[in-house]
Amino acid sequence: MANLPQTTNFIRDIIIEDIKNNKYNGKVITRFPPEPNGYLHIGHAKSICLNFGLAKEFNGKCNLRFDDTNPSKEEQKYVDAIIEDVKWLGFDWEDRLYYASDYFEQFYNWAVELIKAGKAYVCDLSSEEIKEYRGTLTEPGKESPYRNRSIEENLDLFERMRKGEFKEGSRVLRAKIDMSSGNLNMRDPVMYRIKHEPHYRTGNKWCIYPMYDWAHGLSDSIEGVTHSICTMEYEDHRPLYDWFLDQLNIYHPQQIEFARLNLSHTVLSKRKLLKLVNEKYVDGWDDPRMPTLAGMRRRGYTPEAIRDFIERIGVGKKESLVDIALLEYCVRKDLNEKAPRVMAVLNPLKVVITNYPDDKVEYLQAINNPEKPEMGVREVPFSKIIYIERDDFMENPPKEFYRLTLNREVRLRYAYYIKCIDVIKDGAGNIVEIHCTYDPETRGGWSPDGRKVKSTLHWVSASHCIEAEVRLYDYLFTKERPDETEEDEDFTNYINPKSLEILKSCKLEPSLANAKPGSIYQFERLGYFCVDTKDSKDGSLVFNKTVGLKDEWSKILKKSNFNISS
RNA sequence: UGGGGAGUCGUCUAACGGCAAGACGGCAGACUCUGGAUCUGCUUUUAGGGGUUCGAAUCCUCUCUCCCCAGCCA
Repeated sequence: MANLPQTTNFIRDIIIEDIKNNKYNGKVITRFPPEPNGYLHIGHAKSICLNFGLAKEFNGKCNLRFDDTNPSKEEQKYVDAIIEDVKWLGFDWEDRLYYASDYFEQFYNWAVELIKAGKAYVCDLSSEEIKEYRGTLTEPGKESPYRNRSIEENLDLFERMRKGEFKEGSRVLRAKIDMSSGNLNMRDPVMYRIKHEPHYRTGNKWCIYPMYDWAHGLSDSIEGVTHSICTMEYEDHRPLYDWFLDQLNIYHPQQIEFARLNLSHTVLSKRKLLKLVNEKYVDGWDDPRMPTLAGMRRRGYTPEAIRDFIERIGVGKKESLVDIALLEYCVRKDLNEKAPRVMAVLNPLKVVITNYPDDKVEYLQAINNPEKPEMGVREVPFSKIIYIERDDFMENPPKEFYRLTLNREVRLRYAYYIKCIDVIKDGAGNIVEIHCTYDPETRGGWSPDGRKVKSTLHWVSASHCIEAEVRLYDYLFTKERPDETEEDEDFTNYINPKSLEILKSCKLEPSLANAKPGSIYQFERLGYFCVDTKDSKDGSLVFNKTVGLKDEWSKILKKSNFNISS
């Protein structure tokens, strides 16, 4: 895959140093800890590749752990989707599938321990009051009036919280740390809240649920994680992560933070992605325009391409915006090697080859993948009436256009040289078909007299081709940074109205009749397209455009501001 | 204005006191039965000031800019 000299990163350097110093007995154990409250996206892929990749590299293990401490947001369907996506990306946690919810009893016992040590207390302040008492960024907080309850009372109250004697929101368990800390996370953070709500795994067994800060480090500790890798926004939480582990005096992993991925022209926050789904800006989490792994998979992106991309963007602590062009480069690079080539005409223009015999059909040999001769050849039918791409003919072309125009000769790929002799229009002046002659001497696309043509067009035989729907995708957002919104503006303002274009009756070469859902092809001269796994059926195929080929001509068009409408 | 973090080509990442490098993008060109692929070349960088040093992106210092934190979310 990536033939680059592998470039290191600061986390790898830390691990190498730790192994050298025999910290953790030279072991490396990491974990990928998603909350099952949504679908995984390309940003998660960075974390997955990092955690699983580092573990593999250093002969360690990486666990998959669901951080399921909040029953109001979590669902089994997300667990299932996440499992599928991590597998698809190519990683294996073997038998180490864990759930924070499996540790609830242990967390509870540790909380009791902290209460007994006078390090935690039950607080009766309302959430609004807790907020008030917390102080501000610049002013210290005030201590809760319940802060100095006796250990006995705390123990009793906490037990009764668990038993369900109290209303939701009436009490919480808090760590007794420092209400004047400059770090807000240390101002007596909440460890447990009451939620009379069933949990998708523990059902009604619990009505108190641990907060992230309390649960996360403990889970890491239980699992023997050595390097707990998370994103930068948790940097402020590290002192608390350390504090809990230190108070309990249990095995203490180290938390390391890296910068999360930002991608141009896309949003990568669960909240925003959820909004796109809920408000129907897209057609579900697996809409091919979504940056979710499910969406990208449906779009035709390969795990190899995504992993290569993640490898190339590197890992650091500075916030950055990666150009989506790099992702597209990785996809093209991978698909160029893998995808069989076929001919498909998306916007058909009828061509009559006037000097070709009416009923003749020839089968011409076409190469499946010039990058990989071992992928063999196939035969493509040719006849008197064919379709070419409308864009491949221009009546009054600019000089840079070297496709078909009146009186010019071009090559039909793998077939013949043809020359345009007539343009047929309807009453409104629209071109309805063109007439060409072919040179029988050029069969296969070679001219015996060695004359050259400037271009080669793809085509399909009208009487043999099959029809299909093709969906073209563009960036979901027109703005490079849709997250960067002006005041009273929403990121949805930047949604690209042309992010989806549906072409209903595209003409495909007949070899595609049996194309399997999920299979990916290169439509020659156009791009990579995959058979949609959801809407495609036998006999009515639907293709998704994965990514276009590099397109010099469109650049020329853009530069010169030509009107594309011939 | 409290606490935490970050500043290297347009973008991403490397260089760990010793020639600022690679990739993507962009621009040119070569080649080509995909205006694809491939190949070649060019493009352009240490936020700023001061200091230490034979030598600083790297160490010290001051300044500037950007990001994160006031959920009983993770």
